[in-house]
Amino acid sequence: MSLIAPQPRYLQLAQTLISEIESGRYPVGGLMPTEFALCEQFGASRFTVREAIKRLVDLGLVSRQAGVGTRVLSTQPRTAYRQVMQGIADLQQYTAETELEILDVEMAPLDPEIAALAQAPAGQSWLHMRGLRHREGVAAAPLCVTEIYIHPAFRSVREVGGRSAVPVYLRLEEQFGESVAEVQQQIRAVALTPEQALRLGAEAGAPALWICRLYLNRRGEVIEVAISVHPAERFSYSAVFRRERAPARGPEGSDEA
Amino acid sequence: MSLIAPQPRYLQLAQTLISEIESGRYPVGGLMPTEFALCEQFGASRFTVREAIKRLVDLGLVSRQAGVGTRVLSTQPRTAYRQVMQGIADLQQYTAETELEILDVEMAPLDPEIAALAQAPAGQSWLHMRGLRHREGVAAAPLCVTEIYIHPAFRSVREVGGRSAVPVYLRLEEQFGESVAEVQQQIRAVALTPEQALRLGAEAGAPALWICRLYLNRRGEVIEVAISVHPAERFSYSAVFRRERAPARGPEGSDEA
DNA sequence: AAGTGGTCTAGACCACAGG
DNA sequence: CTGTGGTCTAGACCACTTC
Repeated sequence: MSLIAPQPRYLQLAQTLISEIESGRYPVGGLMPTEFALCEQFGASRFTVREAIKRLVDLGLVSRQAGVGTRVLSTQPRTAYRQVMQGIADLQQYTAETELEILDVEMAPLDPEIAALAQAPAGQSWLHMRGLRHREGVAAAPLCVTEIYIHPAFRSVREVGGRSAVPVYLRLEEQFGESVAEVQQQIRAVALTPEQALRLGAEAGAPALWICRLYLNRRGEVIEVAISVHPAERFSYSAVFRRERAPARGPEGSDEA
Repeated sequence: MSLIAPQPRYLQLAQTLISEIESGRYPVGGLMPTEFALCEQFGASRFTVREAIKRLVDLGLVSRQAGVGTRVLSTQPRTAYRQVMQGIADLQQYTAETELEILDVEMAPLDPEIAALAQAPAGQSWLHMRGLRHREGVAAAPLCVTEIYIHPAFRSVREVGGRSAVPVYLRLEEQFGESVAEVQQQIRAVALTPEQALRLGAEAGAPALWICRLYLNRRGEVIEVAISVHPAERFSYSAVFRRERAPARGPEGSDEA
């Protein structure tokens, strides 16, 4: 038919449906035509129609339910920007090249402030660890001070003394089979307390990044709280977000080079 | 067959293949059996086999290429955590409830520091805007000071004076059709300069969050640089990351409530 | 009972990569 | 040229929702 764009029919069909949704032809909250109806309208097989609708689902334009139909969720494809990230490790941004030196470990009642963060009853005893993070073996000034609180259910976690490059949440996954389903991260600016300044070899009152991560299990319970305080000049937090398109199926972008 | 888990065959098949990849039966970098071979092995149709392999692709375990085959990429499914985010707006985390008050706009040569950030020649003239961000109409102390630099190609951008709740990058998309393909964000801790402290009604030297966002177009060129400085107690940056599983097809999590 | 989407079969033709 | 994965058809049965 055309020399320029011999796109698969299901993509053409998807584009048509997207346009019609944007134009308001199918009101938000209402039902799209059934698969059978679309097969007739477009003279295509059910397979082709379903492949097309799959694209609409990926774009967040519609939702489907057996026995009901295809419901329009939005008139605009959600512009999904996606953080470029391989895993939790990218949150730390340096796990591989740094080590956590644990200074002390003890069971201790939670401060009210930490209890609030952990959504736990104040005064409940959690495993509390204090440490310093260093660049791989280097004896220079540490990158940050770290406080880690671990839910009492996992207080028997092993191998947490000394220096290690393995993050604590991974230990929990290994030893208890408790997998992390969600991480909540908060970043603030704070001034270094005299105690922190002493440990870091920095100046009290100097600006620092305060990073708190809550690790939640599948049931939404906090199993670990980790708080790091980085002097301003020793760390900055970076993230990259890319626009997410419908996953390129055809031979397009090569992910090789 | 079984009362407990009548999973679709393509899911069972996918699970089998995942196990075999993890066990090392198909070495990383090598080719999986062809679709036809799998159809014979499992006594399933090509459709079922392809649905199963689709899951492997989603998990990042294999890549496929017509004319070549299905290549094993990794022995472990990449644990993808995904930031919960609707769009760029979530980066600002408050666009809807706040307004940017522009104090002045001028063309000016870039500082060397900004030029480095923008990956632009030092001294090149960009459109430079200074402003304060307020809570919706409230006259209280501003949330932050903001400096925005816009690539000279878009210096004719309109309606940037006064107060507005519309982010500048959206103006660029509307007026020039230049869509933002990537956002790079960096967060640091800084001490407020006397000038910033004056504008913010805060104390000089107090800790603050320094947030810099680079907006890039499709070609990877920086089209806007936005730097915000938030006094510590007026803002914190939050993000949530969820473990990404193979997209639930069946009637599982309801996204309604 | 009727209709929906979810799963599955058994074919087919194509563009592309490789020998 | 053969074989790969990508696309597509015309059927089918099922679980589920709705009436």
